[in-house]
Amino acid sequence: MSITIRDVAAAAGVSTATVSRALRGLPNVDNATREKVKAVAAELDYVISPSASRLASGRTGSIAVITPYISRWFFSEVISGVESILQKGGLDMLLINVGDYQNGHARIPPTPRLKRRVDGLLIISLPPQDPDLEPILNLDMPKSMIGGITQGVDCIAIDDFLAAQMATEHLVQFGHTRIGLIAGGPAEARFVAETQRERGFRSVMTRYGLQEDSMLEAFGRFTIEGGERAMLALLNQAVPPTAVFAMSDEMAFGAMQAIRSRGLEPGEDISIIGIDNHPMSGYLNLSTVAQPVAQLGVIAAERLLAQMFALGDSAHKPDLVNVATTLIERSSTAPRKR
Amino acid sequence: MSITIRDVAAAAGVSTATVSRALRGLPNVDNATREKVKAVAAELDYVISPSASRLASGRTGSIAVITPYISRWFFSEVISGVESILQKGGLDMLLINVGDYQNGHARIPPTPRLKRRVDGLLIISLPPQDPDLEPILNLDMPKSMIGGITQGVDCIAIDDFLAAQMATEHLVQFGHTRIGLIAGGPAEARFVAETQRERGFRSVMTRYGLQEDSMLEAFGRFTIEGGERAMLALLNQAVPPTAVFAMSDEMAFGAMQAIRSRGLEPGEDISIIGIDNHPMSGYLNLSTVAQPVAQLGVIAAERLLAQMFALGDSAHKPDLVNVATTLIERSSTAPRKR
DNA sequence: TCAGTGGGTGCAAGCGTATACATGAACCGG
DNA sequence: CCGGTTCATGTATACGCTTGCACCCACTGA
Repeated sequence: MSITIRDVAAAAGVSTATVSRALRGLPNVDNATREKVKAVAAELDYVISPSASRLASGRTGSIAVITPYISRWFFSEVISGVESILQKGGLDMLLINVGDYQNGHARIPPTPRLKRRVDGLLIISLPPQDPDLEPILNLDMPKSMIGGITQGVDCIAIDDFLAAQMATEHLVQFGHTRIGLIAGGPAEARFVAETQRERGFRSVMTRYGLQEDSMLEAFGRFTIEGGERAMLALLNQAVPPTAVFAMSDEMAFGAMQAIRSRGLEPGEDISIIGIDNHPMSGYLNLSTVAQPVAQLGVIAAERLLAQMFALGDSAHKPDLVNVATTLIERSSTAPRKR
Repeated sequence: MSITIRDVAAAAGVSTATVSRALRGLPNVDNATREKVKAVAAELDYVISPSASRLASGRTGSIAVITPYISRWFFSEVISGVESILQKGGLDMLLINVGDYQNGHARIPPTPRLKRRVDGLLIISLPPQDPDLEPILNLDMPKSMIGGITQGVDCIAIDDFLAAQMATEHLVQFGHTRIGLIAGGPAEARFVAETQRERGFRSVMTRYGLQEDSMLEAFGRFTIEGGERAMLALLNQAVPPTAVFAMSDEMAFGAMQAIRSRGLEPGEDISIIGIDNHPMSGYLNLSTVAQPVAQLGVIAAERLLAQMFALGDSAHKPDLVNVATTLIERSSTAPRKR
């Protein structure tokens, strides 16, 4: 019914082998022949059968993007960056949402879906504790990770430790000493970024001899609503913080709302800073440490391609790539009121 | 190197045909045999080769999701809904970003990438004018669309006409007569939703005998920043509107910012209403017409599956499915000040 | 008892491409 | 003029699975 490489070969008066070589740009094909084949193929509206090609060659021409969320801002932004590169490279993108492993939902283990299906893996922020992570990492194919740290795997991320230091330092410079922390979740179930950001936060607190009060820490689950609840908890303390570092802008948004709901004004009464530079942050005047989110995806995808096309010779060495961040001061942070 | 169906067949003492049938749950396989095969397959850690299966059967087991954006809120939300259903149905999701066709970027035509690669198409909000739309629709396979209207194709959307009417009516009921409109873009390059929303807006204006002032219309490109610029343009009019209907919440966010930048207060001085019920809307007290965005994706995917599995008998008839919307009143809209 | 029935199973022919290998022509220097 | 290269091309097999068809073996009812 649909036309195959044989039809093209017949129409062009060559063998299927030549058609295959000509169309794929392989060497050792006469230029005239190649053009002829291309013309015939175009005229017949020939489209190669990926299944057949994959079966015969063993290459799938597609890579899996594994992510715990699709619609959350950070993730959709990363996916968008990844897609732009994969499209350029002519690779199919198989998007796999593994979901939040803590929800206890019966989760379909992604490994079987990857086995013979893709040539490479791009893993976005799977927590080290995620039960599916290890089987995925054991898969023998090129990989790159965003927001993770694994030996022998290309890892792309901002320096979360540093970013948290920048944010915290900013608050300290404004004279704040009682500083709250809005983290994502408890230590048992954290993204690598969370762990690093907490370390960064603590390191600055320690450096300046500021006491860390465990009552000044709350979990916001990286959602607006969670950030609001977390901030309310902090505000309910006997002595609330005068400044708060939220691990993400979205949690900071919720926190700002909580602050206002108590008749206080962010920046005026309580300083708050996040990480991300979310598109809304500018409009809400939230100070933040900006990270180039889509760029993370771009870089990760590029490094993945580099691995796939580094055929032995110019051996690609896996590495940890850190992307720079920038402190952006807005009016949500201000000097401590005396 | 990797184990094939033949290995399983040999180990189980049956033919490859039986293994194939047993593992895929086809009828006419003895129960004991089926269990035996499954056990052997599991033990050998056998994973079917999709390429071979696809080549032999002609089915790809994957569907393409075609979208102009990945990271914008509406789209990522829809994609997330789609993915959840496809994953349940055991189908691969091939995410294809066709990008904004107006940008003039050399855009890779998606059609060749679809031809033999997928069993179905899920098209998200491609404008009728999009040059790639027609070739895509001509592809002979099951399709469903979100936010489009095409005869003979399953189309899923809210009733945009009605939603706009609800929003506009809400403003009118508050006594506003000079009502501005923030649309996405000019008529030549609109999503179906835009056209319908404008019609809904106009129908209410006409019904109440309110004059439409073309100076009270501006384009916000469905971005926050665009909404801000659009609102500034409206505020620069000799007689600015006392109320504004923005076609999306994100544009409304920008508009609120613009209003504030002039020392005015949304709701107090100028009422504004959007469409979406974006997660931030509650926090920004934006009145809006809520639409279940992820649900659109879910329904579209379900209807697509229904088409694919309606094997002739219970013929699936393509239809336009309208999902209900809800007016949500918040403080960004209020009675007109006298 | 026997033709008919239907479920369980095996046989073998594809599915459409990639590629190792063979082939033949053209070209080289000695 | 000739053995050795190099390049363009063809031949033919493999890739791993699905599925139409044939087959066998209970069963069934007459």
